[in-house]
Amino acid sequence: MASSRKVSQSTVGRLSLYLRLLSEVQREGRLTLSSGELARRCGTTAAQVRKDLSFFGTFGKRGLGYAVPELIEALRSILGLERRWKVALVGAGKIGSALLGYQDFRRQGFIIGAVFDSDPAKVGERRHDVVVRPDAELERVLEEEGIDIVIVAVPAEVAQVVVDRVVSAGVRAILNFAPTKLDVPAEVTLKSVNMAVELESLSYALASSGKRPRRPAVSRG
Amino acid sequence: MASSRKVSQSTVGRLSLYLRLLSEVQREGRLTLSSGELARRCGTTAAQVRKDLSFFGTFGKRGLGYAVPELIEALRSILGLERRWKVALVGAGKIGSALLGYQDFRRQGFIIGAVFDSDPAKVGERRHDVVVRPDAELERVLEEEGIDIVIVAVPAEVAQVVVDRVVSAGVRAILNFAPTKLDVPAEVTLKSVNMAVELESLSYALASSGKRPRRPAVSRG
DNA sequence: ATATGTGAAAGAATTCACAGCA
DNA sequence: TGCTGTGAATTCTTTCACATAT
Repeated sequence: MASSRKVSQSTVGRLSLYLRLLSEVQREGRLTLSSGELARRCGTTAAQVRKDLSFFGTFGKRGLGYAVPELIEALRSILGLERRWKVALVGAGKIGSALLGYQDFRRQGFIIGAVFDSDPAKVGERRHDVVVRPDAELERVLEEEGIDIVIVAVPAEVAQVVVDRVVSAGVRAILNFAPTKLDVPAEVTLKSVNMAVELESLSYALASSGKRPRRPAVSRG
Repeated sequence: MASSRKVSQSTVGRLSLYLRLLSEVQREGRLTLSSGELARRCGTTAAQVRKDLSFFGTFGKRGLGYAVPELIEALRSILGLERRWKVALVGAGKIGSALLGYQDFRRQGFIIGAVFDSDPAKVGERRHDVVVRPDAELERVLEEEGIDIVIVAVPAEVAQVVVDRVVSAGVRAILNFAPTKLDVPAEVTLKSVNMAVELESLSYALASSGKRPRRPAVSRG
């Protein structure tokens, strides 16, 4: 049993999905759930669910399935969601600001501790109850506020500079929305969301399948 | 040589990265590039670059590397970026609207053809030169405008209904930002961006590594 | 000399299949 | 019986290493 390290990103990502689904199931009042049904409702397989969980311990009851509240508690603990994380946003443009409004954000214990922008016109404005601070205060405020996670939503050209400064301030987790490759030291975890890559995958799928870009509309007659 | 199908999502995603990087290199005036340097600048390996490209043909010159403009052309063709794709947005909330402002969007040939929202207050407003239309017109307009790709940015609770309607209108590529699992028929390609999953991966990384959430600030003395 | 293209090898991730427990 | 937990088998992805071309 239990975790001897080396858990893949895919596994961790799926744990998030399981947690979200279990929360729904709990709201529906269900008390137990089998790996099979959890899998079906997450778009994976029963074996995958059991294997993912097995990296962290043994949570189910043979013949019965998983106790929903217990498994939720276990997943929250594994994912580090029992404590609160302080998050800062760098880049208070449209995308950055919209991200802060994202619903599940606070719900899971991510607290917005600071927002930064290099545009003097934005400094002093509010974003979700937090005053936008100038760029120059970045390192100092990250340290003073004890920020754990930084969301980078600045233009690609300046993203590496921002990341270097964030890392130098001791932050060890970064979520990047700038469409560019970034270097961080090994002890820092970087996740990137690249919308252009996603769109281009769709373009590839359309272009390489069919040849006909759209399914023709059903004729009404 | 050449593509006998079964190219992984990872490979396709990396082709996008290669293309972006090659465009930069081209702006710098370079005419050739080796797999090694392309790899270094994309955070992968030379063998990976060559293997990825080998699924689609043979583009390099032995002893020399790749001709930058030719490889750009080849990648644009593979990814289906030589034609324009008509994109619609469903859900003109903050995130949806912010996404439309995304820079690289138009640049690579994705044209916003329609925007929909279920809120009557938003209907008639403009989003990036396109008038927001009511929900009820969804299927009709998707077909009339010949929309190829739909971006779904609605609350999780209604995402499946929206997707079903979009699919019934003949759309075969969907980019989903709602944090929920969606079912689509096999001939439809669905990509999901789930910010909660990304954040929770970071939470996991912080919680499972160190134990100390932050690297302590360097003392100044 | 240099760097590609590609089979073969190694390494990961997923699925199978079944023993074991409620 | 029903469903978990897990080694073994399979499949998928990445890396190696080298013959081949410029």
